[in-house]
Amino acid sequence: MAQYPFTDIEPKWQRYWLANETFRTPDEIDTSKPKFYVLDMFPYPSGSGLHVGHPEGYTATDITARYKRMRGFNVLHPMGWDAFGLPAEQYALQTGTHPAVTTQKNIDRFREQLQSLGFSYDWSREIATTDPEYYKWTQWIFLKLFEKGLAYEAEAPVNWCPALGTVLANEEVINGRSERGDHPVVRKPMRQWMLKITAYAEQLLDDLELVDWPESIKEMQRNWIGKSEGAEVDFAVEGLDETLRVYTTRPDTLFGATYMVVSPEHPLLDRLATDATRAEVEAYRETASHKSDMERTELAKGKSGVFTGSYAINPVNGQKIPVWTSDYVLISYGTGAIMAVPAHDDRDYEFAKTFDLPIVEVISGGNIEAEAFTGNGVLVNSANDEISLNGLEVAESKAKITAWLESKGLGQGKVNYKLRDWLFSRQRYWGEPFPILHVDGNPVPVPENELPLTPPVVDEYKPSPEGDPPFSRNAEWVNTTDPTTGKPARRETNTMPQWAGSCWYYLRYIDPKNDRAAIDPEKEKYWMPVDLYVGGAEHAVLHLLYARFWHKVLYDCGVVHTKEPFHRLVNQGMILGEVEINLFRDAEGRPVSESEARNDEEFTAERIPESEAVKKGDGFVWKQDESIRLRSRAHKMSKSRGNVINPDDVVKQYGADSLRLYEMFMGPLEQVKPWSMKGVEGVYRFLNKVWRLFENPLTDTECDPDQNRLVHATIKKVTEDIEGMRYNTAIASMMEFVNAATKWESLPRAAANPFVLLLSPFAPHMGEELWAKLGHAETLAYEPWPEYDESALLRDEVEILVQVTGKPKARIMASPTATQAELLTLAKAHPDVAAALEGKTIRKEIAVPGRLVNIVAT
RNA sequence: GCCCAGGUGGUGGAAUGGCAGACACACGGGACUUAAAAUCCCGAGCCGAAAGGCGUGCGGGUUCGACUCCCGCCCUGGGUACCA
Repeated sequence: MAQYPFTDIEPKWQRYWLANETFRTPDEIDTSKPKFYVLDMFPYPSGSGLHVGHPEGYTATDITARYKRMRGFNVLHPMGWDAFGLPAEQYALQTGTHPAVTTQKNIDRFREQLQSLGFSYDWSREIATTDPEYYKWTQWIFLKLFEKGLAYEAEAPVNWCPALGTVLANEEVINGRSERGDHPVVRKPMRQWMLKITAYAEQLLDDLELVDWPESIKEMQRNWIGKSEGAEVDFAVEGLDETLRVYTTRPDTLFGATYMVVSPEHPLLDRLATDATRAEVEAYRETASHKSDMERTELAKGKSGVFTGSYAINPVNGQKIPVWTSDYVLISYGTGAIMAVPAHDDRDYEFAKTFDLPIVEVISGGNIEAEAFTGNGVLVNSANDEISLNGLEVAESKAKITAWLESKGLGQGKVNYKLRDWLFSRQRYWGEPFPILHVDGNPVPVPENELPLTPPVVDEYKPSPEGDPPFSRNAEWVNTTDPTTGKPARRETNTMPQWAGSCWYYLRYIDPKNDRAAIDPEKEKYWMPVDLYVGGAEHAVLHLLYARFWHKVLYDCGVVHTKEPFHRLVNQGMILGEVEINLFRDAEGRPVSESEARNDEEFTAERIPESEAVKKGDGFVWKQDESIRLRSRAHKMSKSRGNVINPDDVVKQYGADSLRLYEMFMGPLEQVKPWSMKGVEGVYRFLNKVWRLFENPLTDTECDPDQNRLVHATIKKVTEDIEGMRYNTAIASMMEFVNAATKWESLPRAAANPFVLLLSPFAPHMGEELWAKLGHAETLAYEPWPEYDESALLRDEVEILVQVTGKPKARIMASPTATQAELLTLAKAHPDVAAALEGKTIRKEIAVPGRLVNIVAT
């Protein structure tokens, strides 16, 4: 392949940009100019290095950053490292290497890789969450949360593995057993730090109105917060002087409650159990403790449960109803107890069917013999001596019964959220230490002037023999004195979760070296909010919700001046591995069709070359036996599958500009797309073609009208596509330009100059090199972006399609401004159209200027 | 299970109410070459010899006109609170 010399020009311009600090955003700037803060979700610097998924979003933001600079904006475009986390800690467990050492090595590798891709980051602002100068302020923010009563200690269930003596992440637990060693795991309550994110539930919900985010992400956040309006109702328990409080969103169905369910963790369960049922209840609770919330609420798995032996009294009709315990009721939502209305709730219905409990219809309109009816309807069977809901609809009934319950002191209207407080501590080594001392059993903040509080030196990175977190291995660090009272104190040995550092990093980039404050208020005022934030859709809920929460706390503390941190958000889609074609074989090695092999582990998938597959119908079949259907699919890149693409290899073979261009040309940024090395070759050919185009003689003559139209059409398309982040079609239009310009005898500078500027955000190395070749001495990074001239785009005549009753019959040439009447006259004059209309009656005439004519005739 | 997204040629995709398949990959043919690579030109949704017919996951609907809007389904992917 004829090559343009990317191996020379790419490192050359990377050195130039670094040496000249081309992309440094100075502290003192001309604030009369508009600003643009364009941010990437910073990576976790893993040991395996950069993945081709990283440069997808990074290239998109880099194009936008470069474009905005050329548009005269002050641009802030930083990069850093979300560097606390499990892998470095696990490596430390195995090898004894301090996680800081591993982390630094990985960061250096990541930085080098990113720099080899030509991103225009301001590297003078680089930050790492593991840097004491950074986490000093993470700890400072935690103290603010603590001061405001938003951080508290509580017992919360965790995945405890007795055999490993440690707490496991959900992903380390498979079917109730540990991933490492296959030991049993139980849900066990443990003392934890919690953050009261629920105090901000309403604001987190309302302020979604203020941001320009994809509607689907906002929807996911709304659902996650899960606001519901209902009522709390107290049920008396027979033989106990306690009441059982339930939360329900359907107080209107109260007359249809035929039993109750408490979650296995409910505090009253022990007292609800009778001597006759106690053993069974305890066994059930034990079983439930091995399941995750997700396993418990899966509808498909069927319902389990045990009768407690106790009865409750339905407050509206005095009816005695049994109290059960079942794991489909979660302790973490509502009150951990429900009234069950099987006629009008799918889960209760399934449970009632399973255990043969009565089903009483209270809303007409469905067929409760067959299924629960959850829709709107008219109330029936819902009256007592004092109140009747009969004849009312659902909404009215809710209001009426809630008012009645309140007047009787039996319950009250209640707003509830699915959102739970944030479990904020981890029993790990490699995280921010909590700046907290325990004095006389109470948590006390470490004074601000003692920050940063650094992790202790430990002999090993695993929990202590007693099962306490790793920090407790250093007794000297743990046992200290409270500087204010002089009393003996124990340091907190939990660490913060990885989320902590990523909750405010976007602020620190604005003022990364400040040692007196987390951020200077003047700088914050100029740069915030982030104008464009790009990252993976997998962060749609958690990271974005947590960061918004911290931002709102900082807003209330007067640290920031905007209610929301990220104005516009875009989620890039995942990049999958190359498409693979699989042939399935059964246990005896006989090939079988894909449909037979589905969901069965006895079958093995074998990767076969594309040439052995033939398209047939909807899918592919095996060339050697066309009755065997194959599976053609792209999979998530993973080490175990062996389909990971290393960006270094791509850069080596095709250059950074090709990688950048391909990542953008693959398809829309937001979409999931499979990788294809052939596709990389395609854009590489395009860059070679550009290179050859500039080997043509350059002329100072003006463009002819056709050339001029193409130049301006390309400027228009590329500009609008960058604004709309449609980078794939911007590249396609540049390809069209080059395809046409290659056929020109010579290249006018009036076309060459703007084209290089258009290309430069996408392929910056080639852009700079060609710009220099065109005789410019300075970098093009701050050249004004080309403007297009609408008048150059005008044509005298355009082709108009003429349809008769929707069928294309002819094409006519007409002025783009021709009126509807003119178009119809022209169309009818066309012989093919006239022939098609022969003997028919015209029913309707449609003419769209510049586009088409449709004459409906029968 | 629940929430969200996506299904268009052999492949990635384009067109967001107006000629489905821009641009690119792969493929076939040709030119150049001793040959290959690279490059250039031509072809191509499917069925059909052609006329023509059929085609945007499936089934309905709205409209002069639907990949695009509405209703119902199927399949695939992401998230599901200690992976980040």
